[in-house]
Order: sequence, then C-alpha cells, then structure tokens
Amino acid sequence: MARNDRKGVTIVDIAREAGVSIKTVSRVINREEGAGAEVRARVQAIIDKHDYRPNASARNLSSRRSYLIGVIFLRLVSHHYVGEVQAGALRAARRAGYQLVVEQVEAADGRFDLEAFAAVLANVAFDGVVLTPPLCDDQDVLAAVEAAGVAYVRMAPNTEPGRAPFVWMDDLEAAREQTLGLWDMGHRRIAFVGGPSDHRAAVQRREGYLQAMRERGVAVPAEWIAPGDFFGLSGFYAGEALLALDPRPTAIFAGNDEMALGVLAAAAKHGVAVPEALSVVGFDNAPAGEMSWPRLTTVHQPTAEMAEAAVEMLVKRFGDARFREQITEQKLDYRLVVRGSAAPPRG
Amino acid sequence: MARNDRKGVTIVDIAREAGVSIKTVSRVINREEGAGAEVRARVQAIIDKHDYRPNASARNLSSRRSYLIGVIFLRLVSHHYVGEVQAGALRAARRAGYQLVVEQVEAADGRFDLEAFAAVLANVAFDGVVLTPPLCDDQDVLAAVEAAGVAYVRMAPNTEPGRAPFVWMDDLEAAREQTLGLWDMGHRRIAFVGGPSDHRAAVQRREGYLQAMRERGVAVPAEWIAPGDFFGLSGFYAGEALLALDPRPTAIFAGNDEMALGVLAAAAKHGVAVPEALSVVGFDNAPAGEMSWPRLTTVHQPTAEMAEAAVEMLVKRFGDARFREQITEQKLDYRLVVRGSAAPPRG
DNA sequence: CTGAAAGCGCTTACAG
DNA sequence: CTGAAAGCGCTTACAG
Repeated sequence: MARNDRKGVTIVDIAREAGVSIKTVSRVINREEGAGAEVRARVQAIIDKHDYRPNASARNLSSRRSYLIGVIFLRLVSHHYVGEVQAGALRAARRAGYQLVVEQVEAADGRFDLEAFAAVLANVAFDGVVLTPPLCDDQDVLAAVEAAGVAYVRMAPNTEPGRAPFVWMDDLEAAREQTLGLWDMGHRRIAFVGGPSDHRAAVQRREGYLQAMRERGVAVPAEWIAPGDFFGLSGFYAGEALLALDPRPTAIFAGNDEMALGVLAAAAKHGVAVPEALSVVGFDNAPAGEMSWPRLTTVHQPTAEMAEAAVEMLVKRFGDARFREQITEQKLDYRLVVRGSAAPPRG
Repeated sequence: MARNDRKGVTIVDIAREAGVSIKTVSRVINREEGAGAEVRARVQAIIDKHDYRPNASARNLSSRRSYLIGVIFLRLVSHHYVGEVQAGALRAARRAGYQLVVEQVEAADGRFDLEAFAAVLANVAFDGVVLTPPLCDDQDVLAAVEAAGVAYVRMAPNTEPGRAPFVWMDDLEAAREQTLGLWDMGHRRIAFVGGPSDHRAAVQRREGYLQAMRERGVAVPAEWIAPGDFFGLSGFYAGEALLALDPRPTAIFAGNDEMALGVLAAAAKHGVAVPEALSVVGFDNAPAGEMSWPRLTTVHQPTAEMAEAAVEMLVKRFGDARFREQITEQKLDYRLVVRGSAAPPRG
C-alpha cells in the first residue's frame, strides 16, 4: 500500500522536544494567539528543523473541514474556459490554504446527470464549490448543492441573482464600448453577428451593440444583424451573408472570437482584405484570435479573475459569521484588446 | 465555520442499529471478505436507509492515505492540453474512488519554482501524481517527487524511459501515415513545417515525414522543410515561404494544428484555394482546426486517453506489491482525422 | 499565557 | 464469520 509516512514526525514529537504541550504547538502552527514570543520561537525552530508538516487528514477530522474547494464544470464547456477558470481559482485557493478539486457533470439530452453529481457532493465533503455556467443556472443543480449544505458561489449567473453570491462582468457595457471604438475609427455601417438567444452573454453583447448605435443616432437595419451560435462555422456563413450586402458593411462585430474567425475566413475566401476593406472585431480574447491573420481585435473577458474572486468570496464565507453575508456580488473589469483586425475605413 | 456535518450519521450509529460491531460495518462498506450474506444485507439496508457516507478524513487518517491524485502542469501549457488531460484523468480517478487535485508549477527564466512545488508535495500528501511534459523531463522535478516518496507516472517523457512508468503515443508513425495519405491522394511535392527541435514530438513528426518520403523514393529538397515554433504565426510565414517556391508544393504538412492554421491564412492571403490548389494538413486535433475554413485534416493525439491510462497505472501501483512493477509503459493509439483541407491535386 | 483531557470517525492488528 | 481494543494526529472545549 502506498503510505504517506514521509517523516513520521508528529505534533507529539515536536511538543516533546520543545518541552511544551501539543496544544501550544498547535497554536504556533495555526498562528493562534496565546503563546509567548519566546515559546513560539523555540517551537517554530524545532518545526523547521524537522521540516514538520501537520497531517491534513487529522486536522480535517478534528476540525470537521476538508480544505477542499470544488470547481464544477459541465463537461461540454470549452477547454479554454476550463483552463482560465482553474488558473484563477488555483491562485486564490493556494493563498488561502485550500486545495482545488475538479469535477465535471455530464449532460445528456440537455439534462444533467444529477445522481452522479449528488454522489460527488456526498463523497467529497467540499467546504465549498464554485458553479460555472450553465450549471449555475440549473434549478436541480442549485437544489442539490443547497440540500447538501455546501457553500457555493456562482460565476456569471443568468437568473435569480439574489439566490447566492456571484461574480460577473458587464458584457453589455463592453460590447457598447467595442462598438463605439469602431464608430470613432470612422465606421458607420457596422454589422453584428449574434450568439444563441438563450445565452446571457450573447444577448447582453447584442444589446450593447444596439445601444451604442442608438446613441449615435443610427437605426440598425435588420439585415445588419446576422444570427450565429458562437461556433466558428456560423460566423463564416454570417460573414458571407454580410459581405453580400449592398452597400457592404465596413466593419463586422462578432459576438465571440470563434465567430469572428469565421468572418475572417469568409473575408479571405471572397478576397476582402482585412483590415483594409473590412474591419472585424470579436469578444472573449480566445487564444485562437492571436493565431489568426490579421490578429483579432477583441475584448478580454476576465475569466481567470472571476474564478479567483469566486474562490475568495467562498473562503471569506467560511470565516466569521458576522461578515459572512456581506459579500454577495462582485463585478470584474473587461479590457479592450486592440490588435490588427480593425482599422479606419479607406476611401 | 463551515462544517461538514451533513447527516451526523457515523459508523457507530449504523453498527448500533444493525446490532453488529463497527468492524462489520467497515467490512460491508469496503466490500471486504468476512461478513455473512445475511449480515451484509442487513447492514447495507441500514446504510442505504440513512444514506450514510463514510467520513473521508477519518478513513484517510487511519489508513494513512489521502485518496488524492495530483496532476501537475507547467503553468504555460495550453488550456486545450490541460483540459484534455483533466478530462481523461478524471474518468480514471473517479472509477477508482480517487479525487483529482490540480497543481501548477511556475516557470521563470526557464527554471521551475521548485520550492513552491516541494511545498505542495509536502502539504498535500498525494497518493500519487501524474507529471505532464515538460515537467516530466526535468531532473529537479523528478528528484523532488522521488525525495517525497510519492508514486508517479510520466506523460510522454523524452528522456530516461526506464526511470518511472509512463504513457506515450507514436508521433513518428502517425506523421509517416499522414504523409503517406497525401502521397496516396496523388501529391508528390509535399512540404513540411517543423516545430522546435528541443521538443520530442516535433522531432518525431518530422522524422515520420522524412521516412515516408524516403520510402517513396523521394529525396526531400532542403527548401521543402520550413522551420516553425508550434505557434500560428510561424506557420503563416512558413506558408508564405513555401508558396513562393517554384514549382510550388501541392501539399503542406504542418507539425501541429496551430501552424497549419497559419499556413491556411497565408494561402488565403495569396489567393491560393484550399484544398483545390493546395492541401494543408496538421497534427494534434486542436479545436481551432474545426473552426477553420476549410476544416483541418489532422491527426488526433489521444491526450485524454493518455492521462486516463496514466492514472490507471498509478492506481494499480497502489495495489498488491506483487503486481506493482509490472506496468511500466503504455502506448496509446492515434487516429487520422479526415476533414476538408486535403484533397487530390488538380490538373 | 499554557496545558490535560476528550474526541473527531474511521482502519489496523489481533483474538476468538 | 465476527468483534473488542487501540490508535491514526490533530482540534475543541475547558480549566487554570
């Protein structure tokens, strides 16, 4: 059997060598009050000398905590999103002394495998979990977490903002700003490629585009808005349709980067030079947008930072009850990423 | 404090209600031998009735195990790779009753932050870890894991195959097959875009290309092989250089998908229709290759399956010592992914 | 500021 | 096939 004996040094050994009780050693380890400076230094020296590390299982058993935070994904979510969330969550978890456990919930026929999820919740004894979209909007998932009595924070929830703490960013405002950026370059015929209508971010981005155009006194013709589904191919077809318009738009704002890359492909196919004859901008700051030619101007969505904030909120909720209900929402900032795919219109 | 009380039902409660000792309940929980069928059924019924779940911390403390498997990444690795590895590792870990803990090692100036890594190893008490490239080839990382006495499996190691169990795939053979596929379509002038020379997969793929051409009796001119660095932009420049050759290659095999997308962009820029006037194929089956136009013909690298196999090997090593040293290597199969970017040459 | 006692909920090692 | 005892290594709750 694989054992974790390592050193075999325990709190008892440290206490004996220091000539104090294990309680005092415990105080030193956990930076608790109630230990004299001299005693503290002596104990710490012995801890350092033996490179002693407290046994996590023993600590967890007696304190009735696991120091485990779960990050729960739907299996279908993009790896890029998963990677960003983890990187951010890991930073915050490590700072607070928590471990990050990854879990995925399967979906079939649009329904989640709740039984498997409930089993995970029951087995792992998370101190808290972060629910990512779209799980964070599913009534059954929320009910399961609440029934298990596990603290949770939601990332970019679509519904019931009052139900639990959450983190989010302002997609509408970012899309508005992105659109105004094109306007300020001199573009007037700015088209838009939308995303799925049941996706909160897609709707918000479209709304931001429309709001910006309205502010500039432009009534957007229906044909300037092409439908898409957030996948690249839909952007390609949307691009072809928009390029066939007369007069042709001088700029196309795609609701996410994957579709923007599709628009880029359509432009290349039809010999429309980007950004000389057409500006194309996206949203998300996906890595593929850095590999395209020209490189994609986009909006950076602070996914990692949102996950980091979510874990921080979780950890704070574990603390003093008096402060527990204070932090219920946190808004993160986006950032415009200017690269080569947008430029002032020629002629 | 966030407690994991949940039910409050313990092994003692179950034992009392069943009229047996806690040891017998333990036998039923762990499917150990030495419990009569009738007793077993009675105990199980009471467990089910209360939805009793053993306390992981207590089990871990007394058995001196953590049931935690770490997957260790270099922070710089692509999210796509991270996502694939996790999906596979999670499958195997869940089957075996282990939890997956994600860890990242920082790198600065080409050196790893070993101190942080050692701290993680000391604090988490992993039963085992999976080392991903390039960490799996770093002497200091290997030494740290071995010093901590933690079992480990390496993914696609470049050096010292005898040092520890590992999983891998045959990049050379896959590249050879990919090249022969172009040949069989009728292509004769097949160019190649290479990757970084210190990267094992890059070298193997180039070797597979050369071997296939050699088998077909073609002496590859030096200008048919363009240098690249696995990033998209290098593929773009390589594509421009190869398209300027006279006679022009009818097919370009890029050492990975990102570079293949760069070649695609170069072809679009120069008005070279793909696949009519030029076939382009890649390697890896990265998601961006599905969004391109045309969609990229490539080789699927079984990253998730490799991670799954790695965790399985780890779990088996925890078992009976007599079988422990048996599994030291496992080779996974690649798969050719035929999409739209390659076709027989015209004319 | 410090410590003795009890206990967290299991598994191990042993006895019958 | 079954169980009583000891113990895993900490924290909690309390006393001084």
